[in-house]
Amino acid sequence: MSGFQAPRGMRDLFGADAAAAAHVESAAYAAAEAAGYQRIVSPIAEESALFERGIGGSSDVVSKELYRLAPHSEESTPLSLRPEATAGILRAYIQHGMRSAPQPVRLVTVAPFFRHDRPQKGRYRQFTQFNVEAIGDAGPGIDIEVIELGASFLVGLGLRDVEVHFNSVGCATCRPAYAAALTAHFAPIEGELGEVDRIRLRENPLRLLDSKDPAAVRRSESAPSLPGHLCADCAAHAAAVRQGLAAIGVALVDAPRLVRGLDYYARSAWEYLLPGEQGQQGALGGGGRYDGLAELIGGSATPAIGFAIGIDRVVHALQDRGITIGEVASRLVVVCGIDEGSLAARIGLASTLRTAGISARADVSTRKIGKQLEGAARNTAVAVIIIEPDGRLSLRIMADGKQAEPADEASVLRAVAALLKR
RNA sequence: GUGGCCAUCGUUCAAUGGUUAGGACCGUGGUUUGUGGAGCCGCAGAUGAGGGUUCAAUUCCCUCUGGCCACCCCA
Repeated sequence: MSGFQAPRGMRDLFGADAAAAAHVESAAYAAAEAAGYQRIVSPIAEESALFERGIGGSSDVVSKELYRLAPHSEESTPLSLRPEATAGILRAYIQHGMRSAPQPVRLVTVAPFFRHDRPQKGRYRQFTQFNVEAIGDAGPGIDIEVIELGASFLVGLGLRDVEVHFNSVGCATCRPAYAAALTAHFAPIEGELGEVDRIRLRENPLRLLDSKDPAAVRRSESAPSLPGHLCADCAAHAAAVRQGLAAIGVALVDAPRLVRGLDYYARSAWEYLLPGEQGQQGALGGGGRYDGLAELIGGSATPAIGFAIGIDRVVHALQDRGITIGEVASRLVVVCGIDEGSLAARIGLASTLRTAGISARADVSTRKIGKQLEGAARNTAVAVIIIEPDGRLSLRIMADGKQAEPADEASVLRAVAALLKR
């Protein structure tokens, strides 16, 4: 016994879990590609500085949770495992001059990300995200498209009660005034706040709105409202997004305290939530408009919007609700044989079947035919082909146990094809 | 990162400060040598790791590792 186990917060997926994850991932790609989004596969690691500038060096994600790779030499540029997708994708957009492509550039990726966080169900150190980014359009039409895309993906999987919580966080024009008003509102009770909230008061007052500290919660109730402080442009944008989504049947839940911590976010911010779940379990994903990010990482000003949905959480939600996914009726044919001497022939015939588009595997054991049939049955095979000692083939249909008289390969192949067509 | 609960074959449950830690499922072999998921009979398989207390530790204590929950953060 080696005693090795998977690293903390990182999982082996196999059997039904792997099938479910694969199914959700395919559904994600299918949904986005059907909407004209192109796949992007970007590196699993980027320069650490990209995340430090793009996400914010003081954020938890960067300051505490980043997997920093040990440099190979002193001259090496420090790299980190990506904790999220947006910075890398936007870096690719800038690096490859995608601004000369038709705008917006619509991109999708389903890929693993890494954060050194304390694991919990639905929160892993290696997790898989469905990311959609639309870069180069200031909306509001693209906002409507992206928000709807994520919602209909979740509904399409069977999560019909998913809620879209929506807010506008303003822009560089109107948010500073609101932040100042918030600071003024909370300042009188600074002494009652916890340490975390006091730091927020100074550095990021918007975050006070979703604090769970009782003192902050109480004070939030009388706080000036974010929607009331939007500038005319932001208010018009938010109204257009709301109206557009309403027009196509996507219900929004107004979430005036839904905020984003970082300055480059602007206007639309939303989350996909499952009601009735505690804590982060119900938070399937979130999105936002990050108009200020491209400039931060060295590009020209570029409006952009996107969302991230946690594949792991979607799978958990589906499993918790008993929604079966990724289960496909078996189409497998197993090739067995009476003699040991037929081993190579079994494998060859299985290959021939696969070439003909039929899922097939050989029984490569030297077990007796009874055991081979048992194995095929437990594998939920639809049919078994038995290689007789004389080289002829018997086709046995597992559902009813009917077995045809031995015949030659060509006619058995026809029979199998006909069987599977039904 | 903080706090709490937890850790026995692959899985799910037992038991115990002292001989071989038990069952079920799964796996595997047989069932007198060619027909399937059953039955019967076998076989294999565990006290997460490292320390400590003790004559003796799987059991008590500590640390580590891992899981779950809350906080935090977020997907």
